[in-house]
Formats: sequence, C-alpha cells, structure tokens
Amino acid sequence: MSPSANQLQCLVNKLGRSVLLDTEDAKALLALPHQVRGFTKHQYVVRERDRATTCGVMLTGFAIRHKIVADGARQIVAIQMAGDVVDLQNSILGVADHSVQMLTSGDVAIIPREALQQLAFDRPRVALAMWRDTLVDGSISREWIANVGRRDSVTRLAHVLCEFALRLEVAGLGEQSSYELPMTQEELGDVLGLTSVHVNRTLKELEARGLIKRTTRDVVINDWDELAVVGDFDATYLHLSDGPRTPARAT
Amino acid sequence: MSPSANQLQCLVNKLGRSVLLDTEDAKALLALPHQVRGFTKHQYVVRERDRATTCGVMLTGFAIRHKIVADGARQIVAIQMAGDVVDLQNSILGVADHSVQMLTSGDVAIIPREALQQLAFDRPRVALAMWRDTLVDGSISREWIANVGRRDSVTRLAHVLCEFALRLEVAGLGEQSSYELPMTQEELGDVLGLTSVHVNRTLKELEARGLIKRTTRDVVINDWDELAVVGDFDATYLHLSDGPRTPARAT
DNA sequence: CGCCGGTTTGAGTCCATTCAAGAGGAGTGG
DNA sequence: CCACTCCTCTTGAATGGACTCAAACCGGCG
Repeated sequence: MSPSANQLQCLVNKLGRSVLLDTEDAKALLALPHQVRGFTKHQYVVRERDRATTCGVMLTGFAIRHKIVADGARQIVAIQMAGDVVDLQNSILGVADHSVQMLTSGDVAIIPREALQQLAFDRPRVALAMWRDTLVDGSISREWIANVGRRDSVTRLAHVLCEFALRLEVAGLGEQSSYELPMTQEELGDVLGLTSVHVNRTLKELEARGLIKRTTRDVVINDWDELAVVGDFDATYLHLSDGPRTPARAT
Repeated sequence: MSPSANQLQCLVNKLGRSVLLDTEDAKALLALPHQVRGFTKHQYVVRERDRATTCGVMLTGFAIRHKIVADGARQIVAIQMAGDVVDLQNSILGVADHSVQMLTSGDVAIIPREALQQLAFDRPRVALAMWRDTLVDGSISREWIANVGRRDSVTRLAHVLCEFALRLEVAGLGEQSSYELPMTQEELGDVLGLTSVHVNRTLKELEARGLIKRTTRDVVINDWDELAVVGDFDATYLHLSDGPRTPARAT
C-alpha cells in the first residue's frame, strides 16, 4: 500500500459513515490522484472570490470557513476536520463566496475536481455519500443560523460545545466527555457571534454551574445531559444515526 | 401539452438558470410523475422529525424553513419560492431536521423521491443542476449566519431586502426596485433574529434615510446602490452569474 | 359596525458590547 | 537562564442596542 493511498483513508472513513461503501468504492477513493500540501496555522486554503479548480480534503488539523462583514467583523460559518471536503462548493459553483483558513497547522490533500466528479459519476454509492455529506453540512448551517439568531449566549455556547464534542468523537479526535478546543476564545466568539470578552464570561458561567471544567483549551463535560438541556442540543441535525449505517450515538 | 406538464415548468426554469439544459433534459423534467397539492397559508409541508419519502417543488406561493428553539422562539432559516425543491434534504437524509411551512397559500408538486433520483442518475446535466442548486442554498445559509451573527439591525435588514429583491426578480415574481414583501414584520423578525418591534423601528430608519419607501407590504427601493452599501450586500453569494448560463445581474 | 391580525409608538430594562488594564504563559533571543 | 515580547485570557466599569411590556392605531373583512 502506497503512503499516499493511506492518507485518503480519512475520506473513506468519513463517507463510509453515512453510506455503506464496498471495497471497490473504497479502493477507488483511495486511488484518487492527489497531492498533499502542508499548511501553517492561519494560512488560507481558499480565499473569497477565488476561482477554484481543485478540491481539498482535510487530512490533519482544523480549518474554518469564514466571512468578513463591512465593519471588519468576522463570522465563522463552519468548522472543518479530518475527512471534510473543503472546497467542493467553491469548485463547482465557480467563485468562492467565503474563505477557508487553517485554524491549526495541518495537511490537506488536493484533488483535481474532474477526478472527483468522474468518480461520482462512475460510482453511485460514492456520489450518494458526497451528496449526503453536502446535505449534512447544510443542516449544520441551518442549526447555526438558529443558534446565533435566537439563543442567548449561555445556550449558544453550550450548544456548540455539545456539537464539537460529538463531531470530534465521531471523527476520532477526542471523546464526547472531554476534548481540546482547537480554537481561542476570540475564534469561539466568531463562531458564536459574540465578543471574546463575553465568551470568557460565558465559559465561566458554564463552569460555575458545574456543567464543564476547563484548563486552558481543555474542556471536560461534567454533566452531558444537563449541558445538552442548557444548550438546547438535539443531535438530530448532525444526522449521525439516520443513514444506512449507524454508529448509534445518543443525545 | 398536458396541464400537469406545464406546472413543472418553473422547476425547469430554475434549474436551467444555472446549467444549460437541452430539450431532452427539459422534457424529462416535465415528464416527472407528480401530484399537485394545494396548501393554505401557514400549513406545514414538512414537520421536523418527519420521515419524508417524497420531494416537493414549489409551484406558486412562498414557504419558509424554520426551527424552534428551547424558549419557543422561532428562527427562519430559508425562504422558498417558485421552482425551489423543498424537501430534498429531508428525503435523502431521512429525518427532517427542520420544518417547512407555507408563508402564503400556494401549490406544491409532490414528486416521488425515487423518480427524481433516477432522473438525476440518467441525466448528468440535471444532476449537476440539482447539485448546484443545493450548493447555492448552502451559500445563502452561510450568508445568513454572517448576517444574524455579525451585522447590526439596520445592516441586517437592508441586506435581506436586497437579497429578496434580486431573488424575486430572478424568479420572475417582482422587480429589483419594487416588490411586495411576502411576510409580516413578525416573520421578518424571525428571519433576522430580531423582534417584530425592532423590525418596525428599523424599517422606519431605512425609510427615514430615504433608502426605501413602503406602503403596507410593498417595498420600493429608492436607492439600490446605497441600500446595498448600507446592507453590506454583495450578490456573489447568490451565484446568479457564475454558472454556464448567465442572466448578468450586476451589483 | 365591530372584530382581529398586524403595525406603530413609548418607556424602562437588560444582555452583550466597548474600553481599559492587568495577569498568565509560551516562545525567543541575548 | 532570564528578560522580553506577543498572544491569550481575565476582570471591572460604563455604555448602548435590542428587548419587554403595554397601549393605541389601522385596515381589511365578515
């Protein structure tokens, strides 16, 4: 097995989570032509208004999608982790409507768009998996709209802490009950539509209520059920368990 | 031409806007088996947690996608108009993560999911068009996250007024410079993450600045360029003009 | 004519922001 | 090894934008 084939394994894992892929599907995915590029922390993978012709797949590290509004404020619109396809949207729609930036340093596999499109055309199950993946992204976006639009800061923060816990665990990057936040409080503020100062106070509030414990970036969830209640968190929107294959993760 | 074939014309129009479809593609779309259902104002098309097996295509009227949060507040996460496919997400993902509700009365064509999937499989251009359509939906969602997350009420409102103007015009339901808002101020508040009271005050503010004029639900945009500046509106995210075929709408 | 949903307006309150300053911690270079 | 710097986190006090509560107004319609 060539080293490059191994590297796309996380893509196979990701897609295989929602659609049952056979060994041929997996082999075809691993055989995709690609080139691994290392990115430094804060480096841009895609910039708004770019015209992309390739697709990137996150191999290691974390990235964010963000938009900058008129007064210079930033809103993070998505978090990407291992296995996520980072510029499918941009490469198919032509013009990037947002930027993708590394949150940590990490590697990204660059795949020619045509190769991915051809694969989707040849293998219906792979196409379905990518389709579902895109739709889950959309579902998460909708939840985030509701989160920043209608929840107060405590609920809002508790909600994303729950979301991160589950997503990190599913991606094999942490545990549901304890993980390392891959971002600063400032960046967390840009996820939540809050200032870093208020994020700090809100984290303290959650800690004071005994829901979480934290040391620097490490978050320990003391009482998952209660945190989920406070955060108005119902994992349905992550669609972790309504696919053909099910990792059976409860709320 | 049968009457039912005519009714799906708006779907052909919508999809044809982003991908150049040939007559065979159009014919196949119009030949989709479907059944037209009338819905009354406020009636639900899909309810959160439903398991959908059909897809709906908006023929006339407007619908919203929304989520209800813990304290009972509602957030509208999308607006749907003629030609929009309203439960593709839900039918492919299995469980509806949000509700779809009529904003006005209107007709929806109900199409069996399998027929649509088969069509996508048989006709790559149709599949690409649906794919692009889904990605544009995602792009709009991301813009809305930024809108509610990081813009103040005046900017936020001006932004959606611009978005509605363009989308209504493209759908052939109004003009860029003047249109009828299909919703109450309360509903507009649920789009913006604001209260109806504050929406009212903000509308007055925009009017006082001479950017818009309004009578009941009718909005006249006096100064598009300035409204776009105030609303931090850049139409890139609507991807109206970066497809193979271009209606060439500037901002 | 009277009802009812939607709009408008006012006054007071509160959640989150701004501004500002200090503390902690990791990395760098002398 | 320590001083220095930069970044992040923390805390306080004052401000402000949007909310709540409440009442009045308006227009369409039965």
